[in-house]
Amino acid sequence: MKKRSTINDIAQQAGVSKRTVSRVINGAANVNSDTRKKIEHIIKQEGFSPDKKARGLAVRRSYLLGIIYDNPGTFYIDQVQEGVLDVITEKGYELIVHPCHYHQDNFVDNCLNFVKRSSVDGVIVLPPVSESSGLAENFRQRGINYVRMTSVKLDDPDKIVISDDRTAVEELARYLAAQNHSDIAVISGPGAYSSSIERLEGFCQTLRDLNINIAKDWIVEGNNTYESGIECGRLLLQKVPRPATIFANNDEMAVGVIKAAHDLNIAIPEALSVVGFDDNLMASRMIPSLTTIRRPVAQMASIAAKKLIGQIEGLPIQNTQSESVIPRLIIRESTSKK
Amino acid sequence: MKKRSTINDIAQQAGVSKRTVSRVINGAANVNSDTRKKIEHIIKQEGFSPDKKARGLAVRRSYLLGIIYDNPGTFYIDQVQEGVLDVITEKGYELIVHPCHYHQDNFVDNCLNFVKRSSVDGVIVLPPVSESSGLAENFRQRGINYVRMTSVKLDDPDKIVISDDRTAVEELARYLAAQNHSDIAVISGPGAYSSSIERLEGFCQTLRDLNINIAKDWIVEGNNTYESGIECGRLLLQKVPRPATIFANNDEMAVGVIKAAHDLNIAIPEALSVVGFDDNLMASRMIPSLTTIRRPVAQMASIAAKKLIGQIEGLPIQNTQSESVIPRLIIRESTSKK
DNA sequence: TTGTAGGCGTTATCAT
DNA sequence: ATGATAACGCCTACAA
Repeated sequence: MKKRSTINDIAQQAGVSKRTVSRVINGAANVNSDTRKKIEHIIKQEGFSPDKKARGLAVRRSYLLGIIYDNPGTFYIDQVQEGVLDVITEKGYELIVHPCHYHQDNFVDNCLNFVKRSSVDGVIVLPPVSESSGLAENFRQRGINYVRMTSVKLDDPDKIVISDDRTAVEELARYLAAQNHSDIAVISGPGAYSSSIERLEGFCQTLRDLNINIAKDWIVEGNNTYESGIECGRLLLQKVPRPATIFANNDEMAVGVIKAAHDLNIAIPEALSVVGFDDNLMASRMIPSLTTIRRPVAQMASIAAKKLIGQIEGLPIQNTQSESVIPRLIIRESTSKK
Repeated sequence: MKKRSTINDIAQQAGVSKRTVSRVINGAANVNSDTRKKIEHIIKQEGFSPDKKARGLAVRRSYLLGIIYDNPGTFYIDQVQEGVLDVITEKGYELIVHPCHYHQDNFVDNCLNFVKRSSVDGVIVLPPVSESSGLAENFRQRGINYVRMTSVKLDDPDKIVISDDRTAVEELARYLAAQNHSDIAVISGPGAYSSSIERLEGFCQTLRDLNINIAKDWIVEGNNTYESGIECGRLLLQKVPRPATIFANNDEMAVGVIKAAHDLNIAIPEALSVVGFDDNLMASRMIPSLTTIRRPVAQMASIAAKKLIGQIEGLPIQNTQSESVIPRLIIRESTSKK
């Protein structure tokens, strides 16, 4: 492996001190434009780029960012990665992944340990891990930079990226009402998640406003897994009378509902409409394909990355990005139409 | 953020030189066992761990590993990550991800650039990117450590982890024959991929040996996407006579075939059996659920990680791990039984 | 068994 | 506008 050239090589070739080269690299103002050009030329010619370890050592930074997420539940992790990488690569950062298990009791320590070990400059926390106020509190106390992706404003504006799930489900509720859906049931997510609450309340409230009421026992709580979707679906569909429409808190469960309906010989969408949330990779490929709501995950990730770098580099907090992102309703075959 | 303690702090507290602390950290032999214990105690007490940047700077290593993969097609990326992390974390390495676009013409440069930028100590290359001999050749020339995950032995044993797809599809062929399947068609993957070739040839050859022949025009080539599966499926199913069983090169396409059959009102598995490859997240959730072949991806990833670290640290090449891994047939509802 | 001195590639301090 | 010189935290000759 041909030895990489260093700042010293560049300095020598340019006949200047390395301090001057450093100035050029970092875009300092006080450099003669001729020497600057000369140095820039040599840098390009040599294909030189500053060593991150050395630079990091000097400025006490690693130029590494982490994403923390719970592995099994995560369908959209590569979209997130892409969104983050888009932003950070050009700023000289690299991305380290940390899958973890949200429901293990040592999970906070596990994450803290990760941050220490890897010496990342900051982390982006994805849902549902982002719901953990314990983790966030620990980060805050230790002065660890972080940004959370969630559904409600449960932290400082510069530490959070919000998808406005409530507005999204309101749109869904209005759509269903307009299509004459009435016997509607809901499979909610874990009650501890704010996203579950947002989606459930936003949905029910809007329907109420439209004079459609949901019976208490037509609202059941699942845990966002496929299996749980099957179980809750079966439960709802065996009631007499039974719902004609089921809104599940995520696609995983919605697919479970489809399975349950199939087992009970209930035709979709003729006898039952099903709606999910996420637009994961299965949604469009199921038969029937799934009506659902898509969060612009990559976009959220990009925003999160920008905010995080802002924190790290101590930039003035820009409120430009602070509006929340609104998920979009995607109508497919699993819902009947007027 | 409380200042992290350094090797100097430890040395001072222990009343020794930092050279001695360094010896303890790196497990050198020549240290008085009393001083060692003392130092180890202080290290633990302080929660000290050596700074990777500084160490890396001294040893010319970053303690970062990369995985290179093609984003859209990758369903199993988190399994890979888990397998890799299991191995590397305890050895002090961290994982950086690099999604790329295999079919962009600058992709080799893109990857080389990634390696340079991030200064990873080595990379693991996932299929189908791992098929690129151009990329591997470039790595080799530049002395960049790498390990490829593929289906055939197309590189040095220490640079490759093989899943024996051929053996797996042989098992499939024998199973289908035993279940009296006969009118069998194949949707192969891109002809340029060795995995496609292995699966196609292994499958057809075994069937031939069992006196089941596949007509030339019942073998079509897809590109491993869902859309391509629909297209090829439709093509095959509109032939007269039409196949009663279709083996697709991956689950994505198999799901496409199911869609095509559904559109043509062909019942699965009564009138058509479908088999995929991968056991991706959809396979078990489709209706009907998909008979398929599962590569032990996490296990392969672990092996790859071990080999990579072996290269980096110049360990003697261990042949213990060199046997290939055999994917397993998983029988579900999409295939009819005797 | 232990310590001293110097270097890894970069940025920061303080002169000039 | 530029340059010596000293960090940054660790490791490795070489000595003692």
